[in-house]
Order: sequence, then C-alpha cells, then structure tokens
Amino acid sequence: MPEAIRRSDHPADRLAGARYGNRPTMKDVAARAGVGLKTVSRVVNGEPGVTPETERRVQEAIDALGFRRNDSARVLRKGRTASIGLVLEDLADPFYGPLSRAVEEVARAHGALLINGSSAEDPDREQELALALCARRVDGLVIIPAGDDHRYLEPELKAGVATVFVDRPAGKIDADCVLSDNYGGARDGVAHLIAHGHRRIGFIGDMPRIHTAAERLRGYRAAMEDAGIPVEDSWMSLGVTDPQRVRDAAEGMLSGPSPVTAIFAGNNRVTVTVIRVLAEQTRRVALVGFDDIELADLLEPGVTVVAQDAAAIGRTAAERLFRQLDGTLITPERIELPTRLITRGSGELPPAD
Amino acid sequence: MPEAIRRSDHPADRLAGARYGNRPTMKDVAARAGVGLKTVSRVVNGEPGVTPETERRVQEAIDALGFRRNDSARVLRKGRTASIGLVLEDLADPFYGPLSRAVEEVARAHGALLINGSSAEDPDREQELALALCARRVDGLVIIPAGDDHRYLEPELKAGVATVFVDRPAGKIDADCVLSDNYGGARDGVAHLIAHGHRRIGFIGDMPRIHTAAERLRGYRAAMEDAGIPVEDSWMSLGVTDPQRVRDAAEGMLSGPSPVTAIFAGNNRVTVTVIRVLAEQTRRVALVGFDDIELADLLEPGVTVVAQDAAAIGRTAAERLFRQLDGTLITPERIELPTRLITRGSGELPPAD
DNA sequence: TAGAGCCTGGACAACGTTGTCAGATCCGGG
DNA sequence: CCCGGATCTGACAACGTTGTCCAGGCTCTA
Repeated sequence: MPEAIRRSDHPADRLAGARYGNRPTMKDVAARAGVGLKTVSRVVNGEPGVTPETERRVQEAIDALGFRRNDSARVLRKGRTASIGLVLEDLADPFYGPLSRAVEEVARAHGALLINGSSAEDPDREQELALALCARRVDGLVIIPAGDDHRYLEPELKAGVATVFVDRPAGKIDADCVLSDNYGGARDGVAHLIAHGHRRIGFIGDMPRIHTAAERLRGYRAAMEDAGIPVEDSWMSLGVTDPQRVRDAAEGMLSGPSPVTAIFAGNNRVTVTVIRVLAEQTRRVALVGFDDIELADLLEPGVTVVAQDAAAIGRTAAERLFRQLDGTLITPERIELPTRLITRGSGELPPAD
Repeated sequence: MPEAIRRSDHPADRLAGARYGNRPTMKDVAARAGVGLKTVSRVVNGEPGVTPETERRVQEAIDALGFRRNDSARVLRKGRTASIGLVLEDLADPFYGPLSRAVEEVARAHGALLINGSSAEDPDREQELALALCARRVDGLVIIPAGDDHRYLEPELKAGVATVFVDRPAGKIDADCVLSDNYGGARDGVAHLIAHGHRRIGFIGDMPRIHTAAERLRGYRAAMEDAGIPVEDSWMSLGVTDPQRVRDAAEGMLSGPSPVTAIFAGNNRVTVTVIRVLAEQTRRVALVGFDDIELADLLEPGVTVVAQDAAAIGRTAAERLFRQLDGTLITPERIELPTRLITRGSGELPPAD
C-alpha cells in the first residue's frame, strides 16, 4: 500500500516540538568529565580499557547530569532494536491477555521489549499497525491476523523480519503459524454432545471468513456427519458476535419448528451470552463452548468447554520467532496445538424435549 | 541506579548480528530513481515541490525495492518517537486488559504507538522497564507502580518525559496520578454489609505496602468504626493473594471462635477464590468484592461488587499524558475516580449464625 | 531580451551513538 | 638511555533520516 509510504502522516508530526527537553548526551558527559566521547561510551557499555579513576569521573558526570543513553541512536548504529511487535485483535479480550503475557515473558527472556497494538479485527488497521512496527524496525512480529492477505509483508520477510502468525494462518504468503486445533476441538465438543444423546444441536459462531470460525464450523459439520445427522439451516448462526444478535440467534434456534436440545458456542463471547439466555429458559439445554471462561466451574451447571491454552500458544509463537532470529529456524511451518475438552456439567445434560 | 547504566547489558547484544538484512535506504531509492536523496525524502513525506513525473519515478523505485522508511533514524533526527510506554503489573490480569486497551486507544488517536511490559509486582523490574522505555525515548510513560520510590525517574521528568501514575500513587516524587477511590469504595462496600445486618465481617486483602490494599483496608476499618463495631484481628487477613492461602484465610475466619457472617474481598483474585470457598459452605455467607468480575451476575447468588471502571482510568491517564505533552498541563494532580457498588445478591444476604 | 521571481532538485550538516584505528603514556628490560 | 609492548584514550566516520540553503531552469513581465 503506497499510501502508507507516500502521505506524510507520521504521528510524530502531530506532537509539539521540544526535542525531548534537551537531554544530556555522551558529549555533554564527556565535556563535564574532561574526557573523550568514546571513553564515556566505554564506561556506559562496560567495555574494558578504562582506569578506575577515569571511570569514577565519568560516572560522576553521568549521575550529575542524569544522563541516559539514547537507544534510538544506538539502534541506528547497531541495526537491532531488541524489540518485537505484537498485533492482536483486542487487548481487552480475556483470551489475549495470557497470550500477550506469554509472548512478553519469552521476549523478556531474550532481552527484548514488546510493542503492541490492537487491530480491532480490521484488516486495514492490522496492516497499518504491522507496517508501523516494521518502520520502527522491530526485530520480529507476532501477528494475530485480521485480514486474509498478508502479501504486504513480503518485503519485510525478505528483509529478515522474523514473523509468526498466531491463532489464524497467514494469507497468501508462506510464514510460520501457530494455531489451535480448531477443527478437531469443535468436532470433539460436538461429538461429546452427540454421545450424550443429542441430535438437534445448534451452532453459533463468528463470520466464516475468520479462519477459526470456519474451522470450528467445519468441525461441527464433521461431527454431525460422522453421526449421520443431517444439519438443518435453522440450527446454524454464522457471523454473529454482538450480544443482542447472539441472544436472538439462540432464542431462535430454541423455539423454531425443530428446536435444538444443545448448543455449541463458537467462542468465549458467544458462550457467555448463551449462558445468559439458557439461564432464562425453563427447559434444560446442553451447552459446550469453545474457549474456557473464568468461573465456568462455579455456574450451575458448570460450563463444559473446549479449552485452548492461550499461554502455550503465545509461548510457542514467541519461541519460534526468536529461533528465526537465531537462524536456527528456516522453513516456515504450521503448528497446531491440541485443545482439551473440560467437562463440567452443561455438556453432559441429556436432551430435554 | 548506576548499574543500569554502567554494565553492558543491552539486549540487542544478545541477538545475532545481521543488521536487519540490508534493507534499502533512501539513498538506494534515489540511485535507482536517478534523483537526489532529499527528493526521495520529499516524496516519502508528501512534502511539496516534486513534479508528478519525478514523484512517479521515485514511487516506482520505492515499490520495486520494497523500501520502508527507517523510523529509528527519523526519531533520532526529529526528537519525538510518537510512542508511549505502559508499565503494568500483569497483562494477564483481567483488570489491566481494558485499562491497557483504553490507553492504547487514546495513544492511537494521538498517533502514538504503545510499548508495554509487566512488572510482575516487582519494584526492581518496574524500574528496569521504565528506564528501558526512557532509553528508547518514549514520549511519555503510564506506570502502574510496583514500588514506592520513584525518584529514579527524576531526571526523566526533568527532561520532559510525560508521566502519569495509575492505580497507585507515585512514591517520593511529584507526579500526576489517576486512582480509584479505593478508600471510599471499600467503606461503602463494607457499610453495605453492615446495613444488611452484619457485624462480624472479614477482610481479605493484599499486602498493605500496596497502596490500593492499604486504602481498602482503611475503608474497611472506617466503615466498621462508623458503625461502632470493634474489629477482631482474626477477621483480617493481609498480604494474601495466592489461591491456597486465600482459601486458608477464608476458612479460618469462617470457623474461628467468632466466625464472620460476611466477607469483604480486597480484589478480584481474592473474590474468585472466596466464591469457591463459600460455595462449599453449608451456611450462607455474604460477600462483597472489590473489582467486578465477569459472569458475576450469573452465579447463585450473584456477586455484589465495588466496581472500578478500568477503561475510564486508562483513558483519563492517557489523556492527561498527552495534555502534558501538549503543554496544556503543568501542575501534577491527583485524580480519584469514583467506584460503583453493584448489588447482585451476595452482598444482600442476611447474617446466618 | 533582460531581470525578477518561482519552482524544482540536490549538497551538506546534523541528530547521538558505536567501531576503527592510531596516538599517547607508562612500564620494565636490554 | 632507548625501545618494545601493553595499556589507555580520543578523533573520526558511519548508521538513515530531515532541515537548511543554494543552484539552475523556467515563466512572466517590462
């Protein structure tokens, strides 16, 4: 996207000038200590070859002036920023907290800082963010894709920016990605309901253009087909996430001509709303949700879920990223992490007609 | 802390060399397009004074080479990084997700990126992080303090780094801070329990060296004193957060010589564990928690909480930060945001002896 | 047609740091 | 007394960008 480059929209321009308030530089320290510039550099970086006496003088000057090395300049000189970028969908989503935290821990272990931003599920914003991070020369990127075309990253990949896609695969480029087994997890979850006697099972999920949603839908269909149950259209609700519409969808499939006796919820937000709807029903309806939710065990009945391990996903992704940077890793791979069915009651309810 | 400056511990050193894979520079673009360096800069920044024909040639070269401006160099030249740092306690804590997101939104509105890190409640790590961010010359810092001495930031403040403390006040320096009314909220919550007939009320909270914990404890004591109820030591458990110890504490105060009939939980993690403990009791014990928790309304009984508005706190803090950068804001202030008591059932249970 | 004024483009320095290299100092031994 | 070597120190260029300033070519008018 040339626009991103052509138009002068750099954020810094909008901020008042002030060049961060004239901080002291190594030159200032050198002048005050009565030594050369390079000697200060040596002291600051703990390089050998400085007499204790000189070092003391320099250190004094540093403390007196409140000098702090300017890492921007250092980066410019050295070529590595020791920071990685994380583009996720929404920091406020409880699924991404632990993921983000796991990435941070790995980054920290490698001495890198984490710069992050939310795409809000908007492909343009994802691209804008990813490119902004590249412009800052992050050493690597962890991306939870919002869009499905990532060719805009080709020059970056070629330039050696380590990149790992998470939660959803990269679009139209060959890159590392770390996913949950969405298909298998959903299939198992639905099969679990079938095993408990359900045949009319509803599915509420996100837009199928989102990879995870599509895979989970596929898992649902597969489980139904394996059991020889034809799926009715009225049992499926796709592209629905905001609470009111989930509510409508759930109420719809509970009251149609062939009402469902169980619901499979395609993600944590859907699950929460469905729980609310089911709590209002007199009839007991079974529920299995994709993604674990806090306190799921304290509800009555406890909520059976297909859990993904967000921390493990983040950790795996970040570790691969640093192995790319090491040079240990060359060929992009697609890694699928298993999910885990946690039974707590709601998924084991028998069908009630 | 001189060490942070003296020793050569810069993260970049640990990563393999490779100077981000030889990315093309403006010079390369200029050579390819057959124009001068500055002309490329003009095109890239949308500055006037370039013929359409020249611009086209430059643009072609940019696309062909996959050029991306190096913002590190730009930063070095311009003096502003258009990024702000966020030091929080734990990204995985559900309280900080929305807070962080709110800060990000404001930053984005001002065209700035967000760099963040978790201190894990460790003062040294907080300092290390904050100083690392300053070394990168972030324009501003939002800090959720882990320590209680922030004099290490004095040179930064003097140098014009905008700084706002959040959730807990700054220690030993004069700086902006945005807090919840922890004292008032806790007092109201406990008063609520008292109003429902309770007299033996337990308090489980974090270490009083943490400001929020201390304030909430103070609120608890104030409410009790207002009601003329002497507090017994066995009713209070301080410095306890990990689940097992919270469990022990709760069970202890429920079974002692003068067992409590209600518990005030000092933060969300404590609340969750207490809910688990109470679910196992035969006797019904009232509960009010500080911080809202998801699904609190679906439990039986619903959980009454003193809610803070994490998003509002984050937004307020970030807005103040950018007003500092504008120069609109000079004098540091302490802002306390009100809390809100949300009654859902658990706090309205009558005492059961 | 000459001069003034405008438009376009480029040379150059500067931002603050680090790497290279050579100069200065000091020591002991021949 | 001088020299070799070890040790310490500093001058200088470079990283990739932007700001300043000037040159050259054009148009327009007198």
